[in-house]
Amino acid sequence: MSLLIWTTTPWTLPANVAIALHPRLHYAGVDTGVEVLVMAHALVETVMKELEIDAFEVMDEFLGPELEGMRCSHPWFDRDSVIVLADYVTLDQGTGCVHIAPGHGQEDYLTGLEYDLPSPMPVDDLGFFTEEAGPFAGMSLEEANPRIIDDLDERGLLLSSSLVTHQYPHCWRCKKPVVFRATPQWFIALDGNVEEDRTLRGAALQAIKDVEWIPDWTINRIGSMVEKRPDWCISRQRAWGVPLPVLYCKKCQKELITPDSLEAIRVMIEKDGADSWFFREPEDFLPPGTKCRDCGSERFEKETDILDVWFESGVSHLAVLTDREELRWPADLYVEGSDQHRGWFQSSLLASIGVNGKPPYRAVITHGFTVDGEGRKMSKSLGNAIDPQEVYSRSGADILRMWTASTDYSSDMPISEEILSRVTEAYRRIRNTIRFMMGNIYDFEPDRNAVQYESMEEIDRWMLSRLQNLVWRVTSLMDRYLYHQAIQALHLFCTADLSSLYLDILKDRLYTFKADSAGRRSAQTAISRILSELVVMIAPVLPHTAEEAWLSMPEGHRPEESVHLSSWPEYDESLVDDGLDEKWAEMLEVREDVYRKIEEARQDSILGTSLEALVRIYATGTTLSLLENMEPQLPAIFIVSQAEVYDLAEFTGERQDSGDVEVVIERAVGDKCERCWNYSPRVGESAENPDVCERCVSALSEE
RNA sequence: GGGCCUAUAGCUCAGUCGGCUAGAGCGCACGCCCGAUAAGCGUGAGGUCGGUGGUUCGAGUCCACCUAGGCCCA
Repeated sequence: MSLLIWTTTPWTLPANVAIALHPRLHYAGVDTGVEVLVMAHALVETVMKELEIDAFEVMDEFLGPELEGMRCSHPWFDRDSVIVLADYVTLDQGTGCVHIAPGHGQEDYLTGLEYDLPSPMPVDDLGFFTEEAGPFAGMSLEEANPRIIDDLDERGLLLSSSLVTHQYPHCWRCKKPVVFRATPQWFIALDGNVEEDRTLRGAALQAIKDVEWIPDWTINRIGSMVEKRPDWCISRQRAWGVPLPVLYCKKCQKELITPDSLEAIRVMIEKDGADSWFFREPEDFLPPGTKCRDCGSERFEKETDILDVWFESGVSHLAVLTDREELRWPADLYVEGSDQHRGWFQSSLLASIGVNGKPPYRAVITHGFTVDGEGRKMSKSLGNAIDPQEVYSRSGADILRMWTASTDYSSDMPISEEILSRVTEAYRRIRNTIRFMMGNIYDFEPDRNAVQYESMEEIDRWMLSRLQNLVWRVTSLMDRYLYHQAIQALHLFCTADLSSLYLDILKDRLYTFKADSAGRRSAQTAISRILSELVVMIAPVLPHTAEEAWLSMPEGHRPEESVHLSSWPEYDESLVDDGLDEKWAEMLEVREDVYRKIEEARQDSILGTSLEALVRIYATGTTLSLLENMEPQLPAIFIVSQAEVYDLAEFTGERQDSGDVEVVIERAVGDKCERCWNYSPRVGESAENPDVCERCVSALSEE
């Protein structure tokens, strides 16, 4: 009686030690007239057809377990092949009887462990059969494959052979089929005790809870990965790397790893580097008199495997942080991509728990992977990759940094030409705003020209209050590593608070007021402070732009040599004025109404620039009193030439706005002042300066 | 196939304990300006909150399933 097996890797047959059947499948004994073949009952028809045997008889039927433990004879060797049971046997292909070679596959190996089978592995490091392979010794696997088939055929042990195309693991690098071999390796046992009652795995799982994981869900990811990971295989068969500090007795092959031998190797490597392992002999570096614990021999040879590189990076915290004066262990923060929950985050943790019993980091940030504009991973074949080097040589490193900072890293980070151009726009806006402010303090020396806070214009004080709000917000966001929100806040401040509102309003004061007037100096005082705090706040993300601005600032604005030596802005509560914030929020609403009406007038060709406008505002209640109080400043705030406030009761036109404010736009009265471009009925009053308004007359006269 | 994660205007992001007529900036369209000019200002149009069910007086928000995508495994 023969058990019929099927394999796609004939070269593993010399290593066969068992045949696996399924514990719950039915098997049959099939009489072909020549012999009785055992196979899965459900596959009899298929197999017989494949073997081209028409006349056969199913003799017997039984369950897999009934044969467990029985022995078959190996095709070549004087060795049994034991019948075992395994869940992974399927009816998809083959015969339901699975050839088991523990030396050539993981499932087979595990089955071998379960049944305490030997693991012959007659293939050497170069892929040639060893003496253990009997008649095939010396052959390469490629060469042996057809010979094995022929050999079986000649001896009547082969029932069929054919070519099949199927999936098989290949080397990702050289694309050749992988040869699985069971070889001795070194492991770190995850479930071995590091202390009494504490396993490495248990201690690591406990330590994870003491670390701040950002984003917070990543604690589950690292936790489940540590929970399920197998023992850590730390040996690698490579020519180059950090040696495994293990010696073997030349006589009996017993390994030598003792505190003394390890210390001797440590001292040697500290003194002469890791290469010394390769060029020095054990007799040179082992303490004299070192003996094999088993046989007493004093002759040893070195392990040739090297350490897993994950072990090296996993101990970098110990090598670096504990060795340098200016650093401290554990690290404040580890930052890496989400793949490192299985890599560096984990190897560092395990090594640290093993050595110090504590995690190597206080906090860990995990970021997502860079993907294209559609959220797909970048690949050469898709042609959707963006080369960071190309980006910074084209646009500068600050643009790339700004993209990084403005993208939410907690999930995938999309990048595309469109996204980069949006980032570039935002960057330019920030840079330009800074440049504008710098250009307007060229004649301002803080020590000599600054205006006392109490004497500053209200809007200037309000902006300093807004600035404090920004400082608080950005600081808090950066403290929480929410860079993309910090960048948005900074950008929004430049755009909404500064450029379209404050700086636009300020132009009149800056350009047309007398250079040393209180109004202009008040504006410059505010700008100076805003500028220097803003530049410091962008410095972490835009170091080059910030430094460029810093170095270009006028004398007296640069307390430190470099922006990167400057202190982070302190939230200054004395500059915060909630009353002003509320008041100006309401003013801005009115301003929006005014601008909507100005736009209508513009569309009707009544005016072009807003300075050609006279604004009449009708309001009631608190809004009315607010506007009446502010009336003299309204032209500046709205950037118009004239503004008048009335009670809504006086409004005679058709009500258009549903709110409690009506706005009417007319052309400004008078002529355009050639100096400040405002319109005024008093242009021409001055004989000396006939082209300018009364305000400019006085500005000019005082100069 | 399994584990974890993501999905809100064209883009990047807000959106608290379920109360919203879903916001912002950019981009876009239209216009203005020419003392921020490879700038500046204004107005406006853009959304079935990936889909389908469910819970609820009420869902972008809670639950289930599905789809698409990402990381790690098998």
